[in-house]
Amino acid sequence: MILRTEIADILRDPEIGAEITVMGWVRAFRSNRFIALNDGSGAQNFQVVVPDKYQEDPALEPVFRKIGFHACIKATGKLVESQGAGQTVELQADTIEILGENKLDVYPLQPKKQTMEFLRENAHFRMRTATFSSVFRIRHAVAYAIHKYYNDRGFYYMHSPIITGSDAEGAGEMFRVTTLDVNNPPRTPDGAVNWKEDFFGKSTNLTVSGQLQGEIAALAIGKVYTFGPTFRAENSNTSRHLAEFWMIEPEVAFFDIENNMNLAEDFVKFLINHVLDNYPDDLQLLDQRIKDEEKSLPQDKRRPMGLIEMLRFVVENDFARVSYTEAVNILRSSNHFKKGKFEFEPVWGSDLQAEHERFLVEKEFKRPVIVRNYPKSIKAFYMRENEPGTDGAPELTVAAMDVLFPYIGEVIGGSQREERHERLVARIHEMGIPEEELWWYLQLRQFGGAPHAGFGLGFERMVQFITGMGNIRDVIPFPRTPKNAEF
RNA sequence: GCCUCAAUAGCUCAGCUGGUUAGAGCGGCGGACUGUUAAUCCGUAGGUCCAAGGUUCAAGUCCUUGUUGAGGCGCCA
Repeated sequence: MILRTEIADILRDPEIGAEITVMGWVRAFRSNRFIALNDGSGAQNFQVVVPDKYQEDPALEPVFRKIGFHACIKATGKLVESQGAGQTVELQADTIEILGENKLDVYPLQPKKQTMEFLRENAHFRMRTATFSSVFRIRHAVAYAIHKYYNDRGFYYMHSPIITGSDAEGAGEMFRVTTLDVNNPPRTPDGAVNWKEDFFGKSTNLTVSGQLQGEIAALAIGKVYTFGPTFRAENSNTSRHLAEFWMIEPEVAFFDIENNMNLAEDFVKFLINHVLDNYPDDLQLLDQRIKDEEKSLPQDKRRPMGLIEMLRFVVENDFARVSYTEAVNILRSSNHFKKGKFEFEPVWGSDLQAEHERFLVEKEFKRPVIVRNYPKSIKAFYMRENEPGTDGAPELTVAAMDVLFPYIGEVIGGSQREERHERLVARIHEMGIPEEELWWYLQLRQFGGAPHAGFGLGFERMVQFITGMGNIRDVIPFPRTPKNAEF
């Protein structure tokens, strides 16, 4: 059995004079004497002092030569107070053992700043860097906090299917799932691919959302949430989109749009607080990373607040809440618009452009913003129709809501669902969706339906916001994007 | 999908209006160094200039197409 002490435990409660064994990867080896060791248990490195005998004794010299960047070592010795300035304690090693040699002449990474693009191409090694170990520790923390939040409030974790037979979810292009031979699929007499011969006896896809199935559960056990992978075959080339991402979708019976907004705000703040309270070292490191990176930028291109300062600001202040109609009025009466600074004119009936959302969040309210009650014409079929004239809107609206964040834009999209059977049927027909695809969804409204609401939170976008990473591909271990499925 | 930009050593980049043998820093390798914090100092090796065509006496440099990457937009979470 392997016995070792984790670095985080040593640093949390150092027992001077104790005999300990540590194992980890060398982050730096300086002066042929000082190893900065990290075992992943925390953001801070631990200094191991290599005794002189490893250089002087010919029997030990081969070990000495293998101590290098990202080599894996085991060190045993006595924990002492450090004489150097950078750390309070260190290991005065007695024996050093190489667990995994690193062939530095061909190893791609270097102990220096490297570009995110390069590290992405080396995703099998990038987690060994300070930045990525912090990012992925925080990713874990957010995932844990999601389950804790809902469990503590009586929600049930619901597993929605990853393979779906419904293509009426309406959230985007889908990836097909098939076992048919793509070069020679079975055909019907008229020449079309015969999906009846496919594995499931019908055409199937990877899910784009667990919402519809979430509604089934909410209308039986009340408060549920899903948290799983989601797939969109959109050719989206941005720093905020992935083809495979994780989504959290709470769905709650006896909830209206107001309940929904309150839940969304409280939930998101809980996640941020959890990380602030439990991962200060990782946040500190990421905060510093951004400050260093921004040193070369002009003042007006830098973030107005540091990362930690911004996270605190978000949890300590109420989110701004406006109706879509108000939002359009605000945009149209802004000096920004009057001076012609918007590329797209804000008009009632068109979706808000990214520049409009940024204006509301960064200039007008300077905090997260929840926009509600969007035009019916631009939103999904399942959203509940509002009474005519709600918020003074010129046309019909639906009880939809988007939560907009600085830097990353839309982090949550949700709605109160249309629970009135006849309206839902009418809407489905209006949008040309085949009714038989949604037979079960419609039956929920005929047999003991209830008012209910829910939303989807983009997990990676949340992690992106909390870590301050500029590209969503750097907060998921193995990003799936157009033209890229390496690792 | 659209627009813009980029691709030169392991990495980050320089390489002028086309002109001899392709440049630096970092990293690697070899050496020095008894308290370093991106350690420092000396030495050294390292190149299919993304690919395929084309223009030209001559292409890393110009043109075309493709591939990949980045930023922005759209789609959304």
